[in-house]
Amino acid sequence: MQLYNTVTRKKEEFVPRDPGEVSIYVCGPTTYNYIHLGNARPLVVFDTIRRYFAYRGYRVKYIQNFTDIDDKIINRATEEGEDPINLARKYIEEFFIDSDALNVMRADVHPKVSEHLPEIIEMIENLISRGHAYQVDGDVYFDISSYRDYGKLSGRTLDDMQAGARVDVDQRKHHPMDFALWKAAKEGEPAWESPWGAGRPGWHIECSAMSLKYLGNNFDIHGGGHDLIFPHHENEIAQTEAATGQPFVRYWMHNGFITINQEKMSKSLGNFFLVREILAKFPSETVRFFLLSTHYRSPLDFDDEKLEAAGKGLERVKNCLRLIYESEKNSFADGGDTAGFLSLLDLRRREFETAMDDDFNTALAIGVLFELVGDINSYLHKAVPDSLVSSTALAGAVHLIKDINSVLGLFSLDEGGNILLEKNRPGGGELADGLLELIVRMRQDARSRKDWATSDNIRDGLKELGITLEDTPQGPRWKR
RNA sequence: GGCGACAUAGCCAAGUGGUAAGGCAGAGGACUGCAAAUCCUUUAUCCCCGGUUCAAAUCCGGGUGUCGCCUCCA
Repeated sequence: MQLYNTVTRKKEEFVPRDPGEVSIYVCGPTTYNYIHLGNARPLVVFDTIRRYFAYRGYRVKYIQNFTDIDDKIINRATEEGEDPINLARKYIEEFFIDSDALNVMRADVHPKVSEHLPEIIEMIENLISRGHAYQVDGDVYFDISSYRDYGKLSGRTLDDMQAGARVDVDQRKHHPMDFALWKAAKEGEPAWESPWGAGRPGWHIECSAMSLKYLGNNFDIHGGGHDLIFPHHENEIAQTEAATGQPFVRYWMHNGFITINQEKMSKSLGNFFLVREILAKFPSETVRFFLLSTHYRSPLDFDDEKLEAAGKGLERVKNCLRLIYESEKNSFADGGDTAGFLSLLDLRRREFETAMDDDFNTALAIGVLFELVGDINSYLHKAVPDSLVSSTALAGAVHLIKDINSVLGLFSLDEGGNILLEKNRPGGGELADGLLELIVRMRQDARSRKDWATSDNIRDGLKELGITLEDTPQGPRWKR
């Protein structure tokens, strides 16, 4: 497997720290609001990466943190007159509602900053004792000049950064780019006791402390959004390698940004979309499909038309599955060109793996999925009328689609492990289904009388209720 | 000002040296009572200029444009 490493700016062969195992840490959200589309991309992207490692037979250890102590949370809590930790807890619950909807698997551990103060404080003490950090009043800063490789991730030098400094420099710092490891508490803020007085951790130290705790030194993959490269991940590297004297992470991966109507998503532009707002308008599998239809490192522009187009594309995949399920009833142990079809399935599987092996090229992988759909459809197109559908062929097709789905995570499965096609669609239930069957039968009567007015009327009426009726040589079929 | 990314058909999007995957939309045909679904066929020389090469969307130089980071941000 090849993956693009932000540090080297090249694709590299993936070699895990421990054979057969992958350790992944992905920066999670600051929980002061419902998650937005920009949060959803890394969620879905790294979930897919994790799933592919599992598909490849790796044991995966996946950690995603919550930043539940932060200025933004404190500000928000102050506005709402609520306790910051409670506010954060609430949005952590909301986070899971959205991420579950997007079919994102839970991490093995979701560590919170508020529950890792001892680890954080210990790490800061370690940095101070090694001469990499210094205390000023109640604050502790990392001494950037003490770490020679500073800038290796983002590809900048200290000189570059000083030249471009746009922030007022705190005169107490040794170097303008020194960053806070510990912040002295201000009046009314949540605070924890520390050797430097009451305060709270700086933003970057949490990820270092928590990733080391759960994954150890030199773990495999650290991921996050492109914007975290600098300063967040740069600082993580500096403080961690300064503290441990060992390499921190083997591969750094960063997903590209989402834009809305070609503009950066931002509150001031009023184009800030929450995941649940989008899920109110589009099925979650469409959203996930859309997020994976572009390579994870490329920018991705969002608008309603693009999501609608994605939804129509996905419908093609679902139709194919419907055709398979429908044909299973009339399949035979063998028939037609089963061998030829099975070798085609093998080819598609190899293509899928090749695509994913190449830096998780989900866009290409989805292309392969569509090729597969075309293969299956055209097989059925020929085999169904001649009653030559092979159950072996169908089983192989379903197996492959399920395997691909286990990686892309587009469709949920029911209790029996079958792909759910009607998820999120209202109007199920025994009574409704029974009525529908009745109506369809009555329409068939009308059709046999060539009463086209009645039959078309029924079809149009059902369409308005969100039920599509299709007449086939094998009889009518309906779908929600 | 510093650092970096990208520019492929109407739209979305793969493709890093050998004459452009796939999806949406469109066109023609098959099937259908009509549709739908499905099948078959069809729609691009890859921002511009110059260079390297037998050969470039793919490498190099220049230009234009778009975007991101440098401050909280996925």
